[in-house]
Amino acid sequence: MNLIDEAKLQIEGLLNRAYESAAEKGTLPAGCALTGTVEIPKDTVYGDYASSAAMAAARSMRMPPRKIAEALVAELDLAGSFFEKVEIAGAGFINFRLGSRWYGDVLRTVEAEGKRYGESDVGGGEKVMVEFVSANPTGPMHMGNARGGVLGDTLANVLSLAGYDVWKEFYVNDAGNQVHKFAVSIYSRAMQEKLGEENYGFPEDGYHGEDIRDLARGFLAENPDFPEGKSENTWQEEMAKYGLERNIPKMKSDLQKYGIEYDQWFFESSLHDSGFVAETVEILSKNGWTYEKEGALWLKTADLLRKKYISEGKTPEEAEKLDLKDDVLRRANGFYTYFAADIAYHRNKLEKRGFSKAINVWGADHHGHVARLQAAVDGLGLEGSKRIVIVLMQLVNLLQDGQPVRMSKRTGKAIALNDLLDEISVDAARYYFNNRAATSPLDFDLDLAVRQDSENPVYYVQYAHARICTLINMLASEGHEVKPAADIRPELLTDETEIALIKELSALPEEVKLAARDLDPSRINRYVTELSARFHRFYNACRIKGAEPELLDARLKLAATVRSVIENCLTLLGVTAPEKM
RNA sequence: GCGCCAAUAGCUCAGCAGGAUAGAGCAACUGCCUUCUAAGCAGUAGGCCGGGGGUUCGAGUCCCUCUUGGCGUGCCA
Repeated sequence: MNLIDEAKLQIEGLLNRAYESAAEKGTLPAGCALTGTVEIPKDTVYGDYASSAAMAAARSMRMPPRKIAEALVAELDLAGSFFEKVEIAGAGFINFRLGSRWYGDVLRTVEAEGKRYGESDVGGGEKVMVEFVSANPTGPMHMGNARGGVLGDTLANVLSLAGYDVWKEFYVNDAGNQVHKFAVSIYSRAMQEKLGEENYGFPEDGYHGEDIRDLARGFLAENPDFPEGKSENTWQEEMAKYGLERNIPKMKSDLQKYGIEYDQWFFESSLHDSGFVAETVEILSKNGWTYEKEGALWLKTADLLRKKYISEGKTPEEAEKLDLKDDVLRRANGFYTYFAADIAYHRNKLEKRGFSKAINVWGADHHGHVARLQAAVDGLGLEGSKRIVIVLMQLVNLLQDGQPVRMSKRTGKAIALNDLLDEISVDAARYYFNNRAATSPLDFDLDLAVRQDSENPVYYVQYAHARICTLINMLASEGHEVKPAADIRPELLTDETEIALIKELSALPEEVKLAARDLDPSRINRYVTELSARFHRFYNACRIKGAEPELLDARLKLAATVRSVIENCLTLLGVTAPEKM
């Protein structure tokens, strides 16, 4: 249990005991339960922790909140707790103030847990998969993929620290219609190379990017006989294979540059080859959720969605009013749709591989797919609505000269991921892309990104870390080593900047827990920025070198503790913690 | 039309299952380096939290409604 939870729990216990004795003495009516929350007030003049129990009880006790608070406080016994002082304020808040014992506990806890500090067991070892990026291998990755990569990877780190058993996966869409389009695109470019651009058409819905021409030229260099000797289909199949064999390793290495490594690259084609897609569709049919129309096999998505919405609280009338459509699973030409494969893939995750949850990071433009996938997996009897959790990430608006640049593989204007790294560091990119909650659209201004040197907030945090490292080294050379927490006197840390800093240190486990609960790793950016701010304030307000020996030891220990916590946060974020800047 | 997401300082965004006087960064202005890193700190200025109803002791936060913006609504993925 972390120190914040422990403090809150203590307050609840103290208040409950106080209520019992007040009820016994008759100063408060018996038979009521104390509710209300324990919070950390924004302004420390209201204490370190505050309870709203008196206000919440006003109705059931039929007494003014302040009277209830007074009766409770009269019975409070703080002995043995973290707290040394209680006061009543405002409408009936009961405010608690921490004693010095608690501050020492924070330093001791960070020291004892080291690199593990921040961890918790809220995940309870639950086996979850985080699937992210899963970009189409038919072209280079773009800014949106970069954001998704950073988000997914950081989220996985957060979930691990919060006690989940996390598996990271990239779903490779190496089958289906778009691979066919990919093949036709390369083929057309190859024909243009042979015959001249004006003598061979290029399909309107093909991939227009320059990378396709490069692949075509590369293929021609290795196959001088083209287009002789083989059928158009055979050539196209070979071209698709050739293209994928180059694009997929490229995606891997691009992501690696961002520090993103997967546990597995899962190929869509493997689901088709093994018959798992066909088998999954058969189960849906057996369960009565399909029908045939115009030669195609359809999923009763509308019925499944209505069922889902009703179980989630909508009335049948409301559900009836929704404009819902069914989906094709198997086309008239016999091929399965992407949707069918995706249902099979999620059956594979939840049933075959036994993940309790499938967490997917998707671009917000796929949101229309969320409910239907969940409903379809419900139709397999696998509780898709509960076990498939989608993090919808708003898209990245790429700006150049203040003007939006449209990103699309079809128009070939995609800005490649590794081009970005020529401009800004991995640290800056990882921090930047995680700096906003997934639900917020992110503007990425190329001109601004280039200028992001000292302006970037990542340097603010790294600077704090480097400052502390220098400080520790400098003092060590003068004979002042960082002492164990047990050997320093935390009660000497009385400056408001010192108090505020220690409180912030205590908050990391809670932050990690909340970030895991909300699937929002950007909380860690905000936390570590705030921690750094509090350190910089402390550093400016309190001299360490030259202080009285015991005070110097306490402050040096505090600084070293901050360094350790910043390092833990930066590790979570995949950002380096430099010792010098 | 229907659906999903958003709307908070000049700009970009926080605001943690409702709490006390709404915060930060950037931009603007004023100060702080002969002593530990000025990539830092202190301070000033800047807000009908999109509009209107409702629930509550209490609403930026929850509910309803309207307005505006992004996205979706393929035998594409």
